[in-house]
Amino acid sequence: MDMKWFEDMEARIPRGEVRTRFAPSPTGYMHVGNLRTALYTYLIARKNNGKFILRIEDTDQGRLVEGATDVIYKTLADCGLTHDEGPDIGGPVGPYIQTERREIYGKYAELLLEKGGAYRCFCQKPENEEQESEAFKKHDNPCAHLTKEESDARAAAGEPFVIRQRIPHEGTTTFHDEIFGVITVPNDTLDENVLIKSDGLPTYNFANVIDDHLMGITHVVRGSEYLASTPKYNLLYEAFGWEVPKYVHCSPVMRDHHNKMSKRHGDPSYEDLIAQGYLTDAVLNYVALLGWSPGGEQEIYSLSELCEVFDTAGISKSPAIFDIEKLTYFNSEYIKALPPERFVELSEPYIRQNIKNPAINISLFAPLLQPRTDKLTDIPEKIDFFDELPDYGIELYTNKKSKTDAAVSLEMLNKALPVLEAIENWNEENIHSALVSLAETLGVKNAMLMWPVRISVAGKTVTPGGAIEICYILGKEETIRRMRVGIEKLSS
RNA sequence: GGCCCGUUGGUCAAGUGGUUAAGACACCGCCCUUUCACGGCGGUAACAUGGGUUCGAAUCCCGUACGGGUCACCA
Repeated sequence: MDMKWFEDMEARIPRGEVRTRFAPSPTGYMHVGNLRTALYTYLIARKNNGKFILRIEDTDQGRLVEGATDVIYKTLADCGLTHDEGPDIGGPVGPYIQTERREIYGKYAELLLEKGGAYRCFCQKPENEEQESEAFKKHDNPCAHLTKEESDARAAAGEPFVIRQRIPHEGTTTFHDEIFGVITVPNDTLDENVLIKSDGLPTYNFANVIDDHLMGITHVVRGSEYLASTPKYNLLYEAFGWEVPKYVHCSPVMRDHHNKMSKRHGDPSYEDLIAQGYLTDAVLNYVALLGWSPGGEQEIYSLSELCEVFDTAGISKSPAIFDIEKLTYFNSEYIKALPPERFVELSEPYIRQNIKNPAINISLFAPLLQPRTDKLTDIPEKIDFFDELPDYGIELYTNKKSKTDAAVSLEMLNKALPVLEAIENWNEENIHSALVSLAETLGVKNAMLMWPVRISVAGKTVTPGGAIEICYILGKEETIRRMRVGIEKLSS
């Protein structure tokens, strides 16, 4: 065995800095739980002036998805979770793609065989799962008792095998998790899992330990589904004589009390949320607070603020249910806080969906829309009446608060029409003063006049902006035309 | 089923032996108002359960119930 090679590998490991890693398997889909794990992993690194590393775990050849790594790169980049080392940018401990590390795992598996922490298993994979007995997986595997000579000979003869972890028969294994604290499990409940598959590639169980060690990872952040197998990883670290990293196991993000968020159930991924009109920053902020709390009353945090205040101590042990309503709230807050120019940029494509009339100046919509937009996709439906007056019923003219009904509305429209027609310079100020002074002259509340005008020009009860803004955007000619339509409806 | 873990309002959560048990979303009401929103004010609503320990438990211990995870040549 070439011990120099192992020494060289060890020598590459960066020391004395916090190093975390996000290690997704490329499934082509960044679900919300994944994003949160990536965020926490990133935050731990940044908080400690450490390194954030991206590693692709693609050892399952049966589940390769075309273009899947691109989704990962794009999502991390969009979110500002920039990595310091990774497949695309390299680094001191590459390669960062597991299938490119095949020889490394092979050599360490040999080393582990040597140290007695693993053994070759020549048993054939059973046809159906039922056949694999409990005892077989645990401590009564006949291959575990093969002599070194026999094992070597069969392997040399070309007999197919897997390498399994050897677990002590007695005692317990204890590890510490930053979130869950001290966890102790009896060794006899641990399975002797496959470390190297018959195709020569490692399983997660082996690869994660080797890579985390060789990449100098100090904080292992992952989903709590790995909690149960962590004792086995600890045993592996021990067998190699390596230092165990800090563990941060995060509970899942749930869709309801019983199910995790999942693509299968139609739960939105990060990309889906963006397509639904949510802003990246809002999603990130919401997700950060899903299962973690900084402790105070502040809820709005930028990514850089999160880097400052993040602390694993605030991560919750129990699963958190994803609440789209609260995300929507965060989103509306982020939209309201956007610089107006930025909102114009973001909203324009959505405005264009429903405004085809070239006479209408699109930039006028933004200030009306910004304070009342929860998500960008709400925009088209809010302004659908500008291009074409909807066919509406006269019951819309009846409004209790404005004290209007069909008769009052007809009167108001008849009075307002000549006043508006008389306006030379069609702008908000002139429309406003014309209508307000008319109301004064008539001795009625503004609302009694404004309601019918707005209904007649919009054809719906809920509109972004009031009568004045809408009249202005529509232009004088169209405003007058629509009011006449209203008068006609009310007269018949 | 074995092993591990969890349980504060509908949801996210603060809380680490002494609090009138925060806050946010949602919901309801009022105010503002040119509709809807925004904003402001107020309200409904919680420590799963039974035993301990203690002068005193949401906080500590044990049981019960309920829930989650895991038990692959998947990660």
